[in-house]
Amino acid sequence: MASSKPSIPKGTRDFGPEQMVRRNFIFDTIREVFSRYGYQPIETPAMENLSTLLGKYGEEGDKLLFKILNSGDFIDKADSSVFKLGNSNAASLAICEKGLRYDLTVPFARFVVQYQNDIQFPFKRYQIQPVWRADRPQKGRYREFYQCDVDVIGSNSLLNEYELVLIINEVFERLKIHTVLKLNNRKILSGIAEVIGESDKLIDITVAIDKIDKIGIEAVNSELRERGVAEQAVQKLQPIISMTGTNAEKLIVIKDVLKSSEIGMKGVAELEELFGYIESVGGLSTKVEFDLSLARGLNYYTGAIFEVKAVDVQIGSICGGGRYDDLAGIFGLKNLSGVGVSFGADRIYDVMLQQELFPESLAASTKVMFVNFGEKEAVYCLKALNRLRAAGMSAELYPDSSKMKKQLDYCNKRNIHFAVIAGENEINANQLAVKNMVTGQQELISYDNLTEFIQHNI
RNA sequence: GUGGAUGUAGCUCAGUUGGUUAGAGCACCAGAUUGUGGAUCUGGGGGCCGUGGGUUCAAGUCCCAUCUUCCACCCCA
Repeated sequence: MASSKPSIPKGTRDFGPEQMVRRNFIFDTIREVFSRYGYQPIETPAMENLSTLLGKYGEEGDKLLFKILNSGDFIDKADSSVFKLGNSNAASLAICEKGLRYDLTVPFARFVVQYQNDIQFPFKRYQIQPVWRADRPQKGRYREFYQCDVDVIGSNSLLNEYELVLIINEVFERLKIHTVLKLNNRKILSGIAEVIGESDKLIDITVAIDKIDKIGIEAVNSELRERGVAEQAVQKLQPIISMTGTNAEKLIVIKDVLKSSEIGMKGVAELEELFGYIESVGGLSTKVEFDLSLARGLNYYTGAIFEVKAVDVQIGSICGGGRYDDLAGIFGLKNLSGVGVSFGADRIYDVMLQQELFPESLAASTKVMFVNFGEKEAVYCLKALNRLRAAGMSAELYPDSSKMKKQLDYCNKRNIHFAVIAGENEINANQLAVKNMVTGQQELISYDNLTEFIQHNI
């Protein structure tokens, strides 16, 4: 044994057959809903040029990017002076020009700019692919995980936001996950910062009040002070962040607070319009909540902000997104507004596993297995086997003529419903013995009746 | 990136104040049963005790480092 124990990198996972069936159930469900609303699939490479990725996720985000070492004699080609500065970040840029994608939104923006002349706007696309973050792993936090993004770019209409609400509702309804959809608007947050006289502290304010559920109002206040927000402004913020009531009641309060802020009032109007669609059409099973403390960290959101939490499971958000007015602007295409959300498939999986929400029927794939007695007997089974497959039933023949005990055991382990047994007696009578592995009952039927028999007894 | 816990068979875990050859259950393989599975019984294979160093006559056990996983921050799906 020369080699050490095999392992995979920190924060990554292998997926066995049972897990894959369940993961595919999630992906298929999400894909089907996306497609139903008219979104089209795209894919982009796992790696992007670092210039595409850097600076899009803030300083923290840049640190979490996986960088890919250049090929060849990259040391010779690099400017060696950067290595002596002791700045690993600068050094890494001298020897890396590619990185693994951090999310699907930025590559999408790049895609849109690059193919702008071939794309029909408004462009509705979905994308289901893994992303990588050099984060420290925790429960529900992986270094490689799948995002399922839906975005529409090239339309300012709030009908798009409403459509995303419908999609979120339908996905979680189908997956039977009990969720709350939290809504906010970046313009309202800007308005608040403006009204309390701390416009330049917008990010600090939002980051702090985002934690209110977790650490409480007092801790939020002290964090605000630490971040340099004036005491007077902190006091002004109190009635806003501690407000309660229905969505409509909260909107009335916030409208009054923000009446002197143009941008704030714009945000209120947007949110009112969105809630207007939601309430007048109705029919949602997901609870929708106006939550002022919802302030996603991403720098590029400019309008609506979405976040979905599972009600019964303590895990981070399982879906999130928002509107970004100028994302493509970074890549040189101006005046293109987009809005989208991203479903976190891995966390959805964790929630469904914990709540036992996966359908039983996902377990088995093969329905019928033919026991192998030997070459002659196996050949006798082949035609019946093909007939089953042609009729759309997954069936297989055990490849080796092992002991029947072993073969039937294999059926059990794989949850195969029927075992077909054909030895000398059956061959002579042109029959097949079909054993139901659940009930244990066994029946002799004529060779040509197998497909029909299975169809009727499954 | 900061702080804390963790690691013994494929899995879940025992393992005394440091003291012979490190155990159990489950799983796996074989047999009881040459054409009938799940149950039972019998037997069997499996371990660099995460890795590297140190203390000691003696280390799974104590010390240091490192990695993994988990937890809390930061941030996020």
